[in-house]
Amino acid sequence: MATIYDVAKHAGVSPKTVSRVMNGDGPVGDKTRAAVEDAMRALGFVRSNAARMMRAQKSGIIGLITGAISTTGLNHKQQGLPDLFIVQGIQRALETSGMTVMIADTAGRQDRVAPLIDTFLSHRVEGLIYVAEYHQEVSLPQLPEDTPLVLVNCFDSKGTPAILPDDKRGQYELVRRLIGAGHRRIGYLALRADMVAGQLRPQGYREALAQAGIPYDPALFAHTNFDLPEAGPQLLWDSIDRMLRLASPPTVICCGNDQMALMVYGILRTMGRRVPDEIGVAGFDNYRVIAETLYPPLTTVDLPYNAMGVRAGERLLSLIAGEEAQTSAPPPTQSPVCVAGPVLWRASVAEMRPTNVLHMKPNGRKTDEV
Amino acid sequence: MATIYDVAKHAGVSPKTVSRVMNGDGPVGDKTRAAVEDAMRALGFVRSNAARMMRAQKSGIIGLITGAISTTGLNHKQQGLPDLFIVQGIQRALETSGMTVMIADTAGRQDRVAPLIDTFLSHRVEGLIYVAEYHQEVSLPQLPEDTPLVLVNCFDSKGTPAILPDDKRGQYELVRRLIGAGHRRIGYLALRADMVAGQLRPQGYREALAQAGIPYDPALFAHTNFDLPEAGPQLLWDSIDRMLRLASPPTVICCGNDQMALMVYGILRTMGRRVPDEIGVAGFDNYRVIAETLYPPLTTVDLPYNAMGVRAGERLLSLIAGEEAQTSAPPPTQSPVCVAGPVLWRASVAEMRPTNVLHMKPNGRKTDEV
DNA sequence: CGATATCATGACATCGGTGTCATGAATGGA
DNA sequence: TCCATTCATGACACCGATGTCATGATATCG
Repeated sequence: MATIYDVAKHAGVSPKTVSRVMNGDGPVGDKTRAAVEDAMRALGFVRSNAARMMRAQKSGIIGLITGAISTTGLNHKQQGLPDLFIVQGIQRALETSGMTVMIADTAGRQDRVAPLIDTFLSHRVEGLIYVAEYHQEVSLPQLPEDTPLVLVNCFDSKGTPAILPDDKRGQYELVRRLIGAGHRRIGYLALRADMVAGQLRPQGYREALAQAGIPYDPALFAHTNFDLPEAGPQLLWDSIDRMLRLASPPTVICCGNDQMALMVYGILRTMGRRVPDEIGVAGFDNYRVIAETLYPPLTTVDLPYNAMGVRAGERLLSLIAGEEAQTSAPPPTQSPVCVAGPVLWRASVAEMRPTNVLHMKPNGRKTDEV
Repeated sequence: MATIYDVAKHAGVSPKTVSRVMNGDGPVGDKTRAAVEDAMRALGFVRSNAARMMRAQKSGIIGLITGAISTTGLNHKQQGLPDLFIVQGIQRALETSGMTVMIADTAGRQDRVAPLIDTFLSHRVEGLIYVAEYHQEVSLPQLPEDTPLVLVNCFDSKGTPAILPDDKRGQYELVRRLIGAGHRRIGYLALRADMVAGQLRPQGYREALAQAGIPYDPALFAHTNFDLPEAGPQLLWDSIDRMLRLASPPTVICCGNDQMALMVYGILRTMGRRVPDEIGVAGFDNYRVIAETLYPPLTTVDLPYNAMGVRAGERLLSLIAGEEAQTSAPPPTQSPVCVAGPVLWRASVAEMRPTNVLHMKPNGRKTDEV
């Protein structure tokens, strides 16, 4: 591949002049500039970043780590969904900055993380982003002080900057809408209790009930590990069956996520219940391939992965900029950023009355969208 | 960050000796080695790849491009699913080679491709992989001769090495299984005709019918653009309705992909048909979040994205190796590699008779799995 | 018209590893 | 005991771009 020296010779100038043409610093005569540009085109010259970064001591590269580094040793089934959208969001935020992204996947193995970080450091990445598959706590090895790190969809105990989904608020808003649609008996099938989303989303559910003065009924709530290979559907069937046989059964069932809602559709119909006429179903995540394709389309809450990615990219850029400026104190550990998404009211929940049953505060807050 | 000179000074040796310790070339005395290793640890030394690659004229980086570069100008709904698995596969194939992956997404904009490739070239990537979202034809700008390119999930008209899913064979195998299970009236709801998978999969369907001596009935076949926002479900409903009202309706419906099968489940049940007792449903892709979660679980064909990624990585590595060796002729344009996946028989299709109705050749070929 | 500012350009050193070659010490066989 | 290896190590140049400083040529101003 052609070098700046080749270009210089071809154009009959010094390498430094070629450099000036490329970077637009220092003055260059018009004829000289034209000659250099011709030479670059003729030789198909592309500047070497290695040489450049060596001199400049800046790589223009940021490292992206994906994969499971769960603190709990549990091995969850790979869904492998959000990563992609988060990564797209990150790239979107980074593209104007001229940064290039290096990516590496741990393939679920904790022991890969350290060597992987070393590889990134050897490329002198200016920052690192770690993306988890689902909202969880993680623990990463110590990094050199001058390499900022941002966590996405996860957090650690050291107060590392993190971008998280606002599970509680999302569920709160959705349940509020259900109540607004006239529902009073609202079932909740939660994700596993050892998952962060299996805790926070139910909190949002209970807060919404409480705010509307609806008592929390334990019979309408169950953690259900629906994605076990065999037992999953059976457990879910059982949980639903219990609720439906109550004296006062639910008129709508909230699911811990869209995937669970998908299974619930099938189970309800196999039980002979029509959705949404006889019973409503709501999801969480706005996993679009499911939520938009389900028949009828699923009412759910958007989990704004893309926006989280953008936030993470922006955050990292500002950390890098701050570091560069040698600014004394970086903004004091701005606690985890929670990003909420809008409720998407589709067709899986019936409107029971013309609303206004409750005195709902006109809550006009714009939900976080990018 | 510490340099090799810092380490050398700290250990009281020359930089070259430090280099020898790192790379294990040339002999080094035991005491010297220990001193150097201590110094490296003490200083937290990580070698700079920039300097190294400059001298070696090898970057150890390969570039990965994702996103839509459709030759047709159509703008499809982003599913954003396969990419991730393909990318994981690629990384799996590459990790032992010491290559690092740079990634960039075109975000669906054709005009991003060229500058993006330049960025990669400026990092002196040793090879490029382009990953498409779904099986399609693409057209990429010319690359320098010494930078190999592998296409995944897509192909071009220039004979660039490509790794493709074997849509035809996959569908063929699935339909053969349906026939083996006693089905004779097999409906097929195809993807849009302008998609490659909307052509190849139906071909596999028809070949399987032909091989079993079952006549192809046009009334049992329809292209259906099911993912249009509003009209999609209606079109699909209509297509199904026509088939079910035939004098001899299908006993099983093959869907162009799992997502369509998901919608078909809902429509059939809304029509009051039970799956799989009254009618079977089969998918394609083994999009696991859907296929495993549907109730009952979906019988489908695995589209081995992960394996395709691995193949692509291996292929690229061999191309790079070949280039290095200055080998005269690279293996003569080994035509596109088609990777097939196994049929996954779950619970969405009824076995109608104890099989053996046909004289099926014992086709024991192992399907391609990694 | 002479002095100073500006312009256009080049020479040279530098970033951090590593290939090449040289050097002195230790080892071994004749 | 002497010469030929082998061992252990260092000096030096080089990869390609760019920051610094220097130089000669114009341009501008008093």
